[in-house]
Amino acid sequence: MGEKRQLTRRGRERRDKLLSYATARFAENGFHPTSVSEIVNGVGVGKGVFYWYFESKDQLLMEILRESLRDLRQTQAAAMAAHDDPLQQLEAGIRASIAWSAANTDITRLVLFGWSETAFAEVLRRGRDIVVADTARLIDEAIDQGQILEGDAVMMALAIRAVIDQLAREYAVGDGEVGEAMVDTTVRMCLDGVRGTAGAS
Amino acid sequence: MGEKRQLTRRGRERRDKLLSYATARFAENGFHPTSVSEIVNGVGVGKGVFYWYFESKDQLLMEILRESLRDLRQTQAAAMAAHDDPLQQLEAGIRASIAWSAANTDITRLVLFGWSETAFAEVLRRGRDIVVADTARLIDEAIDQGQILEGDAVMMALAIRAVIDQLAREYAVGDGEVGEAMVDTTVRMCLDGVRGTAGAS
DNA sequence: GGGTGCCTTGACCGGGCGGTCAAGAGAGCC
DNA sequence: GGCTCTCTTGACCGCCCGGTCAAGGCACCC
Repeated sequence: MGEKRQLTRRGRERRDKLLSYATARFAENGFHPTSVSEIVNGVGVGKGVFYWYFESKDQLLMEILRESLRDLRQTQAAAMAAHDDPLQQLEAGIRASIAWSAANTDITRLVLFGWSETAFAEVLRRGRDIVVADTARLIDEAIDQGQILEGDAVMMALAIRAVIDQLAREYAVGDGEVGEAMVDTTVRMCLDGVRGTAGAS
Repeated sequence: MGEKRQLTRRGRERRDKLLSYATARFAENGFHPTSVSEIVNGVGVGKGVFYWYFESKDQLLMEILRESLRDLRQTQAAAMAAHDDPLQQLEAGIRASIAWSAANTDITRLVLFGWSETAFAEVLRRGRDIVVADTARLIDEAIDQGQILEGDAVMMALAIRAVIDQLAREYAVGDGEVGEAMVDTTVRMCLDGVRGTAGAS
């Protein structure tokens, strides 16, 4: 567990190969239905190799999820950093998140699965809270500057993430195409939803 | 398959018992990790009983999902029917959906899982499209009456569903409490997001 | 009584699962 | 060559899985 192993270059490559092959299989077939034997056969190695690099099948999935969320966060943060105005940062972050999902459909499917089993849901919750906190910080700034009506920033950030996740699901599960227009509408809804309106009711 | 069997009253009760026990176990332990033996032992019957009422474990889950979505739709439709104004109907539908999710947390978890495997995702997609269509019809009405800016009603309905699902996940997976305020904020974001604003950007 | 479904049992099946491990290969360093 | 440490192999383990089925009980009809 705690002990770290020193991997050689060859070792790191093997590990990566197992990881990416497993991700693809899990996404296509489901986590439980995909056996460890199937993975090692697919990569063309003996079974022991798997257990040399990973503690267990469960741990492998957790690793995939953890690394993915880290990657998503970096992508989002980088996009946000490219602007000054909070609302522009917000929009850039949203668009970057959507693009990331579009480019990582199989991970999106794994995430969907992950939320349904407690052990994995914990990992996801931790990771998502960080991403949401990044967004919430921005919303708070926007509130300070009067660009947004008062409100619970974390909750708003959560709602935005929800909409993004929905679009991601459309990419990952959908048969239909996801067009530019759909992305634009989604982004608009997020921003409008956060800004609030003066309308009645 | 196609052939229907005539169940006696006792038969229907047994079936319901299996169904609800399985739902609880699936939600708590996950679908794949829960074995058929575990289910029949829990209910206190022989294994054959399971296969008398259900074709397979997979079919059982599909049945659970199908019935749940049907139930959700009815709940939402009933709530909507209680008002006249489209926007009020919309809000009532949203609130009813949220309440339904809060009352059916274990099904919410099963739905989460279902989206991650193709066979189940198909069932969910079909069911969800119906629920979304109900909402979209309302949004179209609201657009006609000028209460909402022009836009793709289906997409807006989808976004609303996304936000509701997110809150549902909060109920189902969350450790934290989901307060009144959280529900209100969610509803407001949905309505504001749909109505649009005149703001810049 | 006999007959006709509906229902129930639980031993049984073939198979595949996640995971282990003794044995050894290869690379790099002395 | 010898030593060390990373890495690889694949047969093997015990287990339990989803699903089958011959047999028999039970309820209600004639």
